[in-house]
Amino acid sequence: MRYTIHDIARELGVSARTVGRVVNQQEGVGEETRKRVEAFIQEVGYRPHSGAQSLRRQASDSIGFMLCAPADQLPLSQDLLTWLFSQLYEVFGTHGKFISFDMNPPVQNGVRDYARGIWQQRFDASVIGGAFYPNDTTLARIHALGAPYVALARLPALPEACTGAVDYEEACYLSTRYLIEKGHTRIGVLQGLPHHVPGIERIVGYKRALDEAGLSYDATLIKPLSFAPKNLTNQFHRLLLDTNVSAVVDASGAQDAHSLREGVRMGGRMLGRDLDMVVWTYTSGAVVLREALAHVWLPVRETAAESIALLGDWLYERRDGPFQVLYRPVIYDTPQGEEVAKPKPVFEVHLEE
Amino acid sequence: MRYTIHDIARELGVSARTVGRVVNQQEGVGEETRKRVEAFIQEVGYRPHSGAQSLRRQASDSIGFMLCAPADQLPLSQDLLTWLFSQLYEVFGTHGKFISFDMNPPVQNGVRDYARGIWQQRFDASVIGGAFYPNDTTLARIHALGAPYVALARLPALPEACTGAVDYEEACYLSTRYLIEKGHTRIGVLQGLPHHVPGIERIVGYKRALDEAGLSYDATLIKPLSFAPKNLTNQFHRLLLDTNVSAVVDASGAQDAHSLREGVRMGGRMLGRDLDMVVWTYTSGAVVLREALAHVWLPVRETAAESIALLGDWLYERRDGPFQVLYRPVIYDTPQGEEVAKPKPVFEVHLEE
DNA sequence: CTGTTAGCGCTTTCAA
DNA sequence: TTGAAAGCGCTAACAG
Repeated sequence: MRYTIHDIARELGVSARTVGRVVNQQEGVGEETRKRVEAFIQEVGYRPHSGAQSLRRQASDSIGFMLCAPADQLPLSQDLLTWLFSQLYEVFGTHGKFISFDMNPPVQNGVRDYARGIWQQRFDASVIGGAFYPNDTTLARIHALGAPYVALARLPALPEACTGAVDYEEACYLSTRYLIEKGHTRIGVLQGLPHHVPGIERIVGYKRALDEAGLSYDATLIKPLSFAPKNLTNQFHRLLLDTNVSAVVDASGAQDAHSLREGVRMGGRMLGRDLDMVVWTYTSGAVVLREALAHVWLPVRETAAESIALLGDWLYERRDGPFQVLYRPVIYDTPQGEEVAKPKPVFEVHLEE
Repeated sequence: MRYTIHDIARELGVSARTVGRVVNQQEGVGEETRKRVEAFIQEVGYRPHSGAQSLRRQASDSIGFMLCAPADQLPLSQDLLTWLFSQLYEVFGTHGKFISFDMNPPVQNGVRDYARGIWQQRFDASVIGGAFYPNDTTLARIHALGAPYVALARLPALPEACTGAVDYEEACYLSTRYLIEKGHTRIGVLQGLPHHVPGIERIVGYKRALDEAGLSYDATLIKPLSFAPKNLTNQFHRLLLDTNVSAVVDASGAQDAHSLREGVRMGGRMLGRDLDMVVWTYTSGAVVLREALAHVWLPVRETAAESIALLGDWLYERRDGPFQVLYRPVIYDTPQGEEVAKPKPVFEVHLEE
């Protein structure tokens, strides 16, 4: 049998209000009555129905995590997921919150409503991961609600949104400028997330560096990438068919030395001799590709950690409203050390080339 | 503004029931009315309040995952967590369920109510991970509710509970018997989870093998382990102070070659010369310790996969009620191959030695 | 085809 | 210190 507050009240010959008082640890119950009610609750293992509770309170004791793009369009690595998991637990789990994931919302007539849990008022606070489509309109709606949330990505159309992001524009600017300074004039870009904001930002940064150096932009030097197997290698190879290309920015984010080397090999090149690279990584000081001229570190974890902590402050009223966190990437000449392994994705990606 | 079904009804000059019909895709709404309502809902991004919904329906569109023991008493590895995550997504996420984790419920007057989410009726189905305390009474209560759940662990006191477990009794029996057959008569056990059911099962299996061989039991050969740093090494060392101990079962589950070697070294022994070991692993065919005489594979993932799939069948009415899944461990002589790395825990463990 | 209405279990206001 | 009752937003039985 499943007890309600009324059942308990009836059983003990008190009113529902009294039971409610005990359950919610409120004042105004006689010592003796309280003891009796507590004992009974303990005995039958009563806990208030969370749906009914959330109907009256404006809270659910639950934190939501969702992805603003399908998981197969931004392969979440196992490392990042477990890291995120432990962050969410550190900030919210220690307050007894449930952490609720909605990474695969059903697609209704072509629309993937990643914020459904928010509309349904399932969460006290929400963390939105991923990369936005440039035409996203959902975030504005979330923002308008006024409830605590943070997007771990930027959306230029909505600069006042609560975000924690890495500056990909700057990353590509730094990478390109670095190669220009080394004397290169025809620089290719392996462009991750071409249809998403961070992919577009890459190109903006690239152009800025070219502009600054008085070099002209050639769209054929940008190779948009999908997450299909071999795509990185093939696009890289295609890029190197242009024999004037002497340097490449690996802005794939794949941290996949093997695929890069394959591309170089297929292109009949040799890194350090007739090809220079700047390679992106998400790990501070990590070496992705030994032969790279330089690496650019994108501090995504650091950004996310600060953002989630601030979201906690917002929820627990230690600060007020939305915030914008923007971390700058760091470029460094390749240090000594082992190459890091290519991250393993959490979900399998089912995409054709 | 947050619309309710009544707001929408008023706005459009229809009844709340009609709006409800459209929202829930039910029959009995005129084509034209339906279109109007749908358009409005789309426009304002209306979604029914999940609390109110769960109050009326008996469903929440959410699957719960909880640990029946504190996370620092059974360090969850990163690998296992991401694996679990993707399993839950495969079975339930594809049906649009939210996956809700409650791994750190607040402790109220000494009691850690790991099933709080179930009492609160937050979940359509629940997965309980971890290892039970022998005196657990919560599971019986969960079982009595009749709602779909599975415990990824056994509880001897409640054999009819819905469980998916690995036979740790058998694992320790096999390990011990193997060493007896190799001529050993004084065999130590590094006992993982000593206060939990699987830890106790280890001893039962150990005794069974001794009994069969007519050997007597000596409690000093059992070294209970905590997850404190160095504890494995120290307990191992302590065990080896008994110079008659010629063989040891590593039933720690730690898959930690380094700590084992440290223990051997401190004990002044040498594996393969004056000490033989059987080492447990959770990965099929994996080599944890090259110098081990044999490995025992505990198919936890395989068990969990089948159990979670069956839970899905139960929830989606492709099968009926509770089930018991029990996988047997497999012993094998160490094959060739690289040693696997020690798994990384998701959460830091804060325990003193 | 559409509307009225009675709860689901809880919180909270107000009254006793 | 305790109780009666309204109502949160939704669903479903029942009327029209």
